[in-house]
Amino acid sequence: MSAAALDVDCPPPPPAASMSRADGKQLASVLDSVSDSLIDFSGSTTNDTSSVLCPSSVTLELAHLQASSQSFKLFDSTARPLRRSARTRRQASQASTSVEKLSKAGPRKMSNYFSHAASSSTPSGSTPCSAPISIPPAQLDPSSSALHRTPPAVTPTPMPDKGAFELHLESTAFRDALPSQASSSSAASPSRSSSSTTHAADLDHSATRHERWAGHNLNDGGAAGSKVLSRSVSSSDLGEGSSRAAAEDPASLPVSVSIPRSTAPSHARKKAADHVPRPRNAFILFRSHAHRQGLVPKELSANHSNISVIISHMWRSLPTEEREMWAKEAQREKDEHALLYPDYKFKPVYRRENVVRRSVRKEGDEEEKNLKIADHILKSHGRDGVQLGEEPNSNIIASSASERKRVRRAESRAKSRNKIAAAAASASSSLEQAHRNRALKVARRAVREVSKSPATTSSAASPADWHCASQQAWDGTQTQDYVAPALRTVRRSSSVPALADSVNWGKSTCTPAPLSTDGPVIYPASALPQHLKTGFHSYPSPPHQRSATYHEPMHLSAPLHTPMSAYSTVSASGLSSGLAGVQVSRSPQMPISPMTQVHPISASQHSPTFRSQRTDLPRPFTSAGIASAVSNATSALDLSPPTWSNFRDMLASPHVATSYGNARRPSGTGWQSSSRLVNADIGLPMR
DNA sequence: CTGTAGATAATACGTCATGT
DNA sequence: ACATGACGTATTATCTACAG
Repeated sequence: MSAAALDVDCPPPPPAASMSRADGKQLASVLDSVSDSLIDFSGSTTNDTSSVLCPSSVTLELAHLQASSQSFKLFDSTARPLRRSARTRRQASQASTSVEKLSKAGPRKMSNYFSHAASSSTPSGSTPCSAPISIPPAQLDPSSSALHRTPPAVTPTPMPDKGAFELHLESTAFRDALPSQASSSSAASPSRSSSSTTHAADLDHSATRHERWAGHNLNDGGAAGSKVLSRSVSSSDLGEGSSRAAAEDPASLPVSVSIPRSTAPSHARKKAADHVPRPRNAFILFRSHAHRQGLVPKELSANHSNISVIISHMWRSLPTEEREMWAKEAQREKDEHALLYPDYKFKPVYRRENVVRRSVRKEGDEEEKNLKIADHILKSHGRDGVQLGEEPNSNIIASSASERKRVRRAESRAKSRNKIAAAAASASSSLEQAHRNRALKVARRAVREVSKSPATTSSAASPADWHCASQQAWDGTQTQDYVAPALRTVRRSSSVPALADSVNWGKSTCTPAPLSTDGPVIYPASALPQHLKTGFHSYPSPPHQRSATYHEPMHLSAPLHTPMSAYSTVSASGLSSGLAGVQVSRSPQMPISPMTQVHPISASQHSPTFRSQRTDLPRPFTSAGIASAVSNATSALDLSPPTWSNFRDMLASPHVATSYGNARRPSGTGWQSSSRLVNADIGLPMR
């Protein structure tokens, strides 16, 4: 057990304590399990180098893509390193000297949690053994982890007899309260360029959690103590016996083998000193890994934007198992994060205003080039290359974030349409038709009952009427009659039939309706996403509930003058007391200003109340205030008067959200629903 | 029994994790 | 700037408890 050469990856090395015998066992066990996991990870023996991207070994040559005298190594467990930078060697020697300094200086602050310094017995003068290969997502013996990871299902497999593993291990030895054993052993052999590991309890005992997680944010000024220490340890240096011995002493393995975090802040934005970074997700882990392995040669991709694109191509082409594997690692990191920071909560700084992103024009062939690079890298590793969609160049076309977003939305819309169509088709059975007829009958009766209220006008159409109207042509410019969905709430009372008792429509039973292209479509509510829940439907209520709700259409006798984002609600139960509402909504999905919402006004109260979920709006709200709010809201709406055709389009668009149409009488006396004139005193200006 | 308001579901969209 | 994924807030619609 000699060799574990110190390979300081990027940052200056942390001061490392020397290794105790137990530490040696730990490292051996770690390496053992790592090598096992590597094998397991690739799903084959170590001779098979054509497997997964993560741990397999392939030498990549991209000479024909672009002149490059260098081979690129990817997750190589067998090959020797191509180069070892002078800086790295210098840092390695610095590390060993820093160990001496540390032993004199006493305990130091914790280094990066994810970069445990592996215990190692490598003499500082030994030949660097460095072929850095990746550590797959840690699949350590659960007992080896301070955080008790899930054990990998690893069948005992012969260790690779050569090659080296680069471990990114964090030294836990140089912390405020080291266990006496580690300290003593450190003092006993200060010349060793290694560090010991400690138990989980020691981890918590000695350094703050934050320091462990975000070593790069430490302000201790001691660069060594806050930097990642990574090592390359030759697997051949590890005896089987030591591994087994370590395995028998699981509690002595608190090290974490993982993809190290950078020690330098990667973004210019200032972070608080105690900022805790988020756990990385699967893709970011993969990206970090690929970047560290030099997977995308710099010669081929000058900037990280391209690197991201290339790696994303590779990512999407990875088989599911491999992506799941990275997802597991991300989950593991997330779990550790949660353990370290139980009170942590992601707090994005929400800059809602003036979020303007610069649009950068791309070179025409850049995307294609990136795609080719990714494709070649994959093929160099025995893969099929970048998997393209059905459309040959769809990946290229949709490479930009906005494009992909757009494509995803289009796909989502298509999916939604299919779902609706399928639901509608499935709802066309005669049994459901009978249900629907019954529902309509009951609904009509309910409306009649409600209409008996003196405050209710009779102009409100029944659902059946509306359904009939929906069969008419949409662009009814000849008649100037329009049908718009509106809301009506019917409560179960002595005067109103209990809809839900007799009608099981709505959420549980589809209301069959043909998908019409030239008229309002009555969708089965159960098939509708939230933003398309319009038309009329009801919600079944359990018998003990007092109310049931359905959407009742309003028959409007005037063209729609108001923007589609304005809509009205009418509560049937409130009609007797004059409850009616005007709601002006400017949803964020619309290309208009922030939302202003005006909610029901109770005419039965002397002081009309205003309800809004916005706390910054005054309440109670007077009619004058409502008028002002509505005026302000609508004045900012610069939409041309909608026609039915574009209303239909808007309803079909997810960006319309749940906006309903409203009509405003040309007389300009105020907002008016077809069922009841309300708030005539508001006196909004005509548009 | 009615009207109100809090709770909650559904959806959209923004930030941040890495790296230079 | 750029990728993907996790997770936050914002918004709207719907559900439901409860005071009067």
